Amino acid sequence: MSRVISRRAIEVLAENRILQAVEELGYEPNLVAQSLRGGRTHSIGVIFPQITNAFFSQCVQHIEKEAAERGYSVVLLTHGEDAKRQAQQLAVVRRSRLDGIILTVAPHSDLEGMESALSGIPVVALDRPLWKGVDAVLLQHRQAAAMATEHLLGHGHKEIMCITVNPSIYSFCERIEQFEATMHAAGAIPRTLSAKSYAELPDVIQKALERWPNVTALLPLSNMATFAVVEALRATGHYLPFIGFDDPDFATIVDPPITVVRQRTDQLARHAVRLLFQHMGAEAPRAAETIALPADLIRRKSCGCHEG
Amino acid sequence: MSRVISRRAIEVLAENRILQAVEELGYEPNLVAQSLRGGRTHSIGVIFPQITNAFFSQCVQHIEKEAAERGYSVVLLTHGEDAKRQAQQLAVVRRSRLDGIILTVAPHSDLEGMESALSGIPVVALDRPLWKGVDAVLLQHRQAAAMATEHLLGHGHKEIMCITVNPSIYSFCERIEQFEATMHAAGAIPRTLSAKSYAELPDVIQKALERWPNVTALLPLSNMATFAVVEALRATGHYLPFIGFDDPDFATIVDPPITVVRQRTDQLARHAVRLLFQHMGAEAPRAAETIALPADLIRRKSCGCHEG
DNA sequence: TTGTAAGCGTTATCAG
DNA sequence: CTGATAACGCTTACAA
Repeated sequence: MSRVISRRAIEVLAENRILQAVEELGYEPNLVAQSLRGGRTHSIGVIFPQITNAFFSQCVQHIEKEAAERGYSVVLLTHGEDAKRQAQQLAVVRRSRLDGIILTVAPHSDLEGMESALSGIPVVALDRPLWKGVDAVLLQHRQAAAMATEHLLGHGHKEIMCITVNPSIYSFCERIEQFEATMHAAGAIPRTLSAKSYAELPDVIQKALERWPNVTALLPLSNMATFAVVEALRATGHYLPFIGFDDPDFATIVDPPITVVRQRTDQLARHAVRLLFQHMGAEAPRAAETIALPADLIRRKSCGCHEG
Repeated sequence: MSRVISRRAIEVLAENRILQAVEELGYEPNLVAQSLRGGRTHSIGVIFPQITNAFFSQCVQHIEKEAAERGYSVVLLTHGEDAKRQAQQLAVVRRSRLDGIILTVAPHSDLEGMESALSGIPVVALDRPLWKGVDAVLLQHRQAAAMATEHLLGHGHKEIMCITVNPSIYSFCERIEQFEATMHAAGAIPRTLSAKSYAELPDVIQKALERWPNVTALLPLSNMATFAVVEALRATGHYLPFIGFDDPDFATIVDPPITVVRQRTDQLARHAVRLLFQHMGAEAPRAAETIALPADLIRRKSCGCHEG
């Protein structure tokens, strides 16, 4: 009878009878049994730091949509930037026999351990690369940081402070390094500020501004750091030009509206899903691919531009 | 050998040998086989309108955490407020034999069809109730709306406009009705505005303000409506007092900071998970429970208060 | 064309 | 206490 349900080309006489019975009895094929038998669960795992963070929630949204169109479900797992919890989530992936995963890796991960733990499971890294041999979909972090830095330099700033949390996270690290490189190349003074958590970032920013009074512009390196900058500037009442990151929703409703470096989360997600299914569908292991998407600058007013 | 892995009380001589082999061979129990055999998948489904929407992404975050602590995975499904897509997602739940679901139902759902389709599957409704016999965790929508309306009335407003999208969504409907009831009871004039989508809401708000020039305060009924109000007020340059909904992150960084009616998403999620596991663990079907959490008013300045 | 049986990886049961 | 066996629901391969 599985014959009848699956095969559509040939129309047997019995087909109608069975299909009718299926309808009447409310029969639902047991995907668990299909998975055990067929070796594919038709589920993918999405392992992200957290989904409260508009960047990741947007990615998840797009991934879920793309996966659903292909008949796949999404198992959502978060690690909170904690390598230990990430290891647990990877164990869940293995035990659940998920067909593949999209992973934003936690800092301080045991990459060697992961490589052996994940051997045989198709993986696509998102936002942060893993190791040679794993597909990755990333922002061009350095291009993004350079573009923002140069734009601020173009406004005449000589001492700029970039702001982030947890510089051990790859994407932030890249952005910081490029910021500093671009500043040095221009003969300007880079200041780099990082806090342990976003909660304490506004305070840390205020203290840093007192310590480096010659700083004339700010460059937060994530959407949440951008939020903290706005908070801190509000608290001090002392305004400084800045460029935000990730085009968060609040960018257009604060005063002045925030010039931002935007990542296209829809494209990130689309490419990640595409690569993952390509990988899962492949017989022979194919060469790993890395896709680095360019960021674009959305000019508003917070950088000093007069709206364009 | 499953004996050895599960049983811990008795220590057999062989145990060590097998446990060692487990370690060496990197054996991972096959959850798919366990599920087929045991009849429990140790996965729950979360069916939400969308996770780009801070309210839902926060709920998902908390649910995932609570579920993980109980050894359960979360399958994330979204319907985009579309009953048809919701029906497809429910089919996924049934086929995947998920142990239970937390559901924010789409408007215009075929409740009778759902009731039969979901018979036997533990369900907890979140934010919007389903039908008699299904657990629900809700905000006290009417209390929330009354509180906000009364606060604005207390500031002396006589004509207030509430703003939302899609009034066929239960939670919005409740809030609208209570808003109008509270206004009428106070002898004030309620204006109710709703747009088809959030995208067109700012425009619709501007036109409504021209049409009803005597409106002196606004009451958006969701976090996204609150966002639209801020956008619209920015665009017109004409400021009106208002109270926001859901305490979105931007509430504190816009000028003036927004007085809001807050829902505790962590509590909503915690209760939903608790009820769901209670339901899944129960032998005999127990009576359905509805938990209605109170909202609280966070006084900032957008309502006309001088910060407290 | 249709029926039957094996096997996916577990666990529970029943003999030994 | 241990070892073999059936069953969970499905698909596929093979036999009738």
